[in-house]
Amino acid sequence: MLRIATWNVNSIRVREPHVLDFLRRQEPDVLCLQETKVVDDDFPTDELQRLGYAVAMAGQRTYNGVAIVSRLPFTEVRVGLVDDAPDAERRLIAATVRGVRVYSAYVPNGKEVGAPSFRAKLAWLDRLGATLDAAGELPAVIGGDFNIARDERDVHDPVAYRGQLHFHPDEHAALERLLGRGLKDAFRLHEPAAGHYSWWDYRGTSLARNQGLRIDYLFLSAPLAARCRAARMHPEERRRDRPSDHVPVVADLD
DNA sequence: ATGGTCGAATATCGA
Repeated sequence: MLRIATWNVNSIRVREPHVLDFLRRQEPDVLCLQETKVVDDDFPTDELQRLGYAVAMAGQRTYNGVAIVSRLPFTEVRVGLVDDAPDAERRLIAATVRGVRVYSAYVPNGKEVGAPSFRAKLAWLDRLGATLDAAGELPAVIGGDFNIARDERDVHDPVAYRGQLHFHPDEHAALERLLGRGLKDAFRLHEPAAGHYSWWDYRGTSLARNQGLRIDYLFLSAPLAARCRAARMHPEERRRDRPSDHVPVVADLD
C-alpha cells in the first residue's frame, strides 16, 4: 500500500498544526505541499521528523513554495521545470519514492483571462509536460494545485463560470494536453458525482453555500492508476479553525 | 461592477 496526498496549505507556518494532525490521523506515506511560503531555513521540520517524516523542499519568501513530505526514503530530488531559470518561482519539486516519481506542483493562478500571467499559466502546463517527458518512464504521481476546474462537476455554477478564470477553454485544453500522456485523475477513478470541491474562497458565503471548485488533483500515470484502490478529499479540514482555503486530496495505491 | 477574507509583511499584493 502506498498512500499519497496533496494539500495547498497556504503557509506552512500557520498550518503546521493542521498538517501534523492530518499526518497523525491519515498516515499518508507521502504528502505533497503547495504554497508553503517559507524559505527552506524557516521550514518547520522538527515535529514532522518526530512523526517519522523527512521533507524535500523548494521554498520561497512570501509566495509559492512547494515540498514533499515522506515517511519512506526518497532520492533524486529535483526542483523546478526542465527549462526553469535559476531564479524561477518555486512551483515544482520532484522526488523518487519506492520507484514512483512524485511531483508536487503549484500551477500559476493566471490572474485574469488573457493577461500575460494567464498565457504563462498555459505555458507552464506545457512546460510541466516537457518536464515529465524528460524524466523518462518511471510511474509518476503529480499532486498539486492546478488552479483549473476540469469539468462541469467541478464548479458550483458551470454556466456562470464558463470562460472565466479557472474554467476557461484554453485552460481545459492545456490541462488535457498534459493528461494526454495517459495520466488519470485519481479522485474521478472512484467518484463520478458533482459537487466535491477542494477549494472554497475565504471571502463571503462560498463555504456556507458549498460554492467551491475542484482545482487540486492527484494525477496518476497508467500503471499507478491500475493500482488505485481509493481516492477522497477531506472537506472537514476546511471547517477547522484557521483553515487553509484548500483541503487535502488522498489516494491509496496497492 | 464591487466587495467580501486571508497571509506575508507592515502598505499593499496575490489569491
